[in-house]
Amino acid sequence: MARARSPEKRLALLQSAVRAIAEAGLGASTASIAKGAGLAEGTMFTYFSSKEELLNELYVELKSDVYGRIHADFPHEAGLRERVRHVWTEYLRWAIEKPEDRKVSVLLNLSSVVSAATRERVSAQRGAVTQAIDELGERGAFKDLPRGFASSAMTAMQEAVMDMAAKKPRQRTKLVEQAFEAFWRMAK
Amino acid sequence: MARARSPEKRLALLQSAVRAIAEAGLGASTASIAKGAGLAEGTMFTYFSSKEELLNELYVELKSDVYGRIHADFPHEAGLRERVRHVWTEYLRWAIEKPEDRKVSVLLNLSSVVSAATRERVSAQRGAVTQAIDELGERGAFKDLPRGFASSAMTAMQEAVMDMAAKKPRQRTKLVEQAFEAFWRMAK
Amino acid sequence: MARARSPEKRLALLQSAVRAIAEAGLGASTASIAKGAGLAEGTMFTYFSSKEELLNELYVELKSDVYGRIHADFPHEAGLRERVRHVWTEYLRWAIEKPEDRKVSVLLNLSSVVSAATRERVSAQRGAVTQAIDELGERGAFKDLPRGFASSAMTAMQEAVMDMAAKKPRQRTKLVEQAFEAFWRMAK
Amino acid sequence: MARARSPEKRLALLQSAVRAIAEAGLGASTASIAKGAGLAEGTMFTYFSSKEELLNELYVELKSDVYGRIHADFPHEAGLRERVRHVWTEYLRWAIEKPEDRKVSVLLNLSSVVSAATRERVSAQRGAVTQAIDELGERGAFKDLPRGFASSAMTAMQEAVMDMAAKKPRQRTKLVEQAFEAFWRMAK
DNA sequence: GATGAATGAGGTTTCATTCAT
DNA sequence: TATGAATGAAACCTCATTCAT
Repeated sequence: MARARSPEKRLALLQSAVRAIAEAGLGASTASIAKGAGLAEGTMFTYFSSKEELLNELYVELKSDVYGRIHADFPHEAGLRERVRHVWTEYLRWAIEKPEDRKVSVLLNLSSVVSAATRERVSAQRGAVTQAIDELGERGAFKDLPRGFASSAMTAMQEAVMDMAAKKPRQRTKLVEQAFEAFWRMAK
Repeated sequence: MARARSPEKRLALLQSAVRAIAEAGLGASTASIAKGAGLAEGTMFTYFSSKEELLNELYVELKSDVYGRIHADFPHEAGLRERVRHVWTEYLRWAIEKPEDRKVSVLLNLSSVVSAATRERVSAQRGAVTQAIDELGERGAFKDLPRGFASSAMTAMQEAVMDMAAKKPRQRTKLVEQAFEAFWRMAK
Repeated sequence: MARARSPEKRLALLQSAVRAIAEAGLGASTASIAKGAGLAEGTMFTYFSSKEELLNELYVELKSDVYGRIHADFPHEAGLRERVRHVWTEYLRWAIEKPEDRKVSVLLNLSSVVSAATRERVSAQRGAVTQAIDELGERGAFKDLPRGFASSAMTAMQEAVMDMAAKKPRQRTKLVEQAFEAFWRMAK
Repeated sequence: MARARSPEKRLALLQSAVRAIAEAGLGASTASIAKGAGLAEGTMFTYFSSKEELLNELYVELKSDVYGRIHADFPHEAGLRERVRHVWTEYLRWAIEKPEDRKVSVLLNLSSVVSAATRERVSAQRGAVTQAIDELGERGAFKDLPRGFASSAMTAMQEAVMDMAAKKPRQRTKLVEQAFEAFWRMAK
């Protein structure tokens, strides 16, 4: 048999893509991505049939990463506050640890290269997250606001925390907690 | 070279840029922008010396537009709640009325084409907005959180409202109000 | 106004394409074609939106050239033999004078880059040629053979003459005449 | 490197090449050829040292095929008419049975990938065909035309028959015969 | 000033060929 | 021997920018 397609190289490409895109936007060249992964220009195309596919796979990968973390120790049996708090904390931990991943995630989300099908695949993975947040939307103070607002509000508030965390790295942990208290005051 | 006669054409170019970028991202070609403004390819360069300059000017223009609206009837003498509410409402009115302007604004903000100098120019225009929000940050429930968090949180919550408003156009007005109440609950 | 698109450059591109394709086949690069016309790589694309379009236009141009020549002094009033002889002679004169044009014409004809629409456009131009040859097919010795065979046979015999003419340039004129006599013997 | 074990695989490659080239022209990729033969990309190169060699070998193979058929039951003792008729009929049978083989043969013939040496090898195989046709050229009505014209003319007329046969498959057999009569009228 | 043809660097992708497995 | 991943040159095409008109 020939050399097997290596998962490490695939990963290296995805990581290189994150770096390149964080720096240069979605216009980052495939050549720069391949080079950053230590591979030849053409090699990228044995792992992804086109730049578009790379971008779609990258989006899935980034989102899976977050959702994976959130689901890992998800306190399924706990009360609503604890479950929401878990989502809040884990998501923020990821975003703060990997700011480039998050930036690229945002960029991809705003772009039309990410197909409806890809978005579908991703949202199918949300599982427990969706459930917890939906419950918050129905039971909490947001119940008179349109369905889905709780989710948007939480995401939005998390963005605010991330921005702040980037500016004041030392106070991160405390910030994440205090901001959750504020969020909960609004939402409970 | 740059900055030539007709302000109408300059404006047409900026508006066309918004349309083109909202559709195709920051990679939208200068040719498509010029064409959309009813001008020839090259003419863009008599108004802006480069695409980069166009983008920077556009960012300033978009931000000036919002701040201009907010400052127009700003209730300088009113209480904090009223002032914050004014910012909340006017900003959202703009974003909901001109979703493309807002999208492009977000895209530019995330991109490195917008220089530090431009960002400086823009934040210098915030005036009364900054003041009201800073006051909220110091006096309100955010006082234990880092300086600037109030502002980020408000912006963030507004994003959530915009997303929702885009999905449920009919309930816009009510949504803006109810969401303000939620925000105020968190912030006051 | 800007520089006008120059018919000379268009022509130079088409001629360069003939040279390049005669030498390297339809795989001849757009860069080599542009360069051969004394233009920059990209310039080709202001004259033809793609290589495919260039090739289609080239096919039309080459065919128009032959049909133009044939129609120029067409002896509409003459007898069948004279009319067929005119087609025979003029076509061969072209093919012998411009062997590269003819080779490229053959190559294009065999290729699927030339669209059905283009072929349509071309055959619409045949006019008097079609008429004379069809008449031959109906009246002559080919009348028991399928419709269209006369035309194919003539084309085919002309190919034979061209091949020969390329090998024995001196005897061209005589060859064309003698071969016509042979053809006529078969067809009349 | 080249010329390895299994003759079946070699043959499969040549046949696949015919299919691929008939569809996509000489630009058909080596990968597509290998795949069509049920082999891996790289395997082609253990049978042929390069694409160029494959193409040259293919040309030889295709021509050998026709000449092989023609020589199989060649009526060496028969009169000129019968011998010419045999060449005519057998060649056309092949071309009509295997239109892709013939198309590829034409394409290769027009291309410069087929080397002079290869052409030499091929024409050396013509044997009895050459002899019969040359005899026709010397004895028949073509005797005043340059040496070789008889051969070209015959080939050419056969092309005409093939084109027609492709369009009217039902009348093939009759067509081949009637066209031979016409040809003979011209040539005898 | 306005136009758009001209430029050529650079982008994505294909492909013949090599070589580790 | 067979495989197909890896390579990088080269193909087609786009685009910001310049400049003749």
